[in-house]
Amino acid sequence: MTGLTRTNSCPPPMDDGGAVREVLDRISDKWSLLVVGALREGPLRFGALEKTITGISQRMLTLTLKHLVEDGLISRTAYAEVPPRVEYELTDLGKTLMPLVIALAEWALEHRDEINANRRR
Amino acid sequence: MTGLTRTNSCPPPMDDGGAVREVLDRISDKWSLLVVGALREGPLRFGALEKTITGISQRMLTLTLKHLVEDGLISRTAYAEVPPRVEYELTDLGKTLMPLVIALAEWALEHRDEINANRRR
DNA sequence: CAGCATCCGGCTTGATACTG
DNA sequence: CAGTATCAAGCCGGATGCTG
Repeated sequence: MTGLTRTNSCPPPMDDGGAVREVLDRISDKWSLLVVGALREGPLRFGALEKTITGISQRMLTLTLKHLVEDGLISRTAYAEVPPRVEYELTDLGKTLMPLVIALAEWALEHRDEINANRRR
Repeated sequence: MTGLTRTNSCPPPMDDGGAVREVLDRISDKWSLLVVGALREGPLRFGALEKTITGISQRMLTLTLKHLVEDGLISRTAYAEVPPRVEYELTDLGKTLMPLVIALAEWALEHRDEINANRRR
């Protein structure tokens, strides 16, 4: 916890048990990255997210959204209209994560055949 | 599940329920990325990994290692010695993932204060 | 040292019902 | 439409103990 075993060298990319873990735990759950990725092109409504992220339950979407809003990665805007409308959008902080999500997605696409082939054995 | 509810719009870089999900599910579990990151500087023994990745249980390390080997991200080499020695090492495929892990770690370090501040409210 | 077997608590999920 | 509340079920991960 006090963590950050001072690795003397120049800023090491990744110290095992410290700050990285702290944040990584938060974004590497099953849905967070998917939600962030879904918002890459702009704000989306609750229902739209539900349709975009195939397989997520209403409950998990609600919870994940809440966590991401708490972390400040996305913002929630409720419009006081007759059919209630709520939009979720990436914050500036959230946007800084986008390149990584994209990169991850591209990596996934690029190597999934290889991975699947490996798994098949 | 039948999934892929034809989103009328044009094919986005990251299709929600498809290949990305498939791979993302595999690497976005609690430990995989940590294990990959731990191997960034070269092969490590089981025990070394256990010490490096603070907090991981033996069971989860075993399982995670097994999965990563199956996926072909790391290789396992057992030396037939008196005290058994087993080393794990990134494969070429695994190495392609490293830059992303590094980037993720750097992002985490860079933004964790902000995230923690947000959460505090 | 490496890693498998077992028990168990918590999170994830799906379904359902209800509110603003 | 956009959630919240609740319950039952399943899977995952954690701790402990045992084996090759």
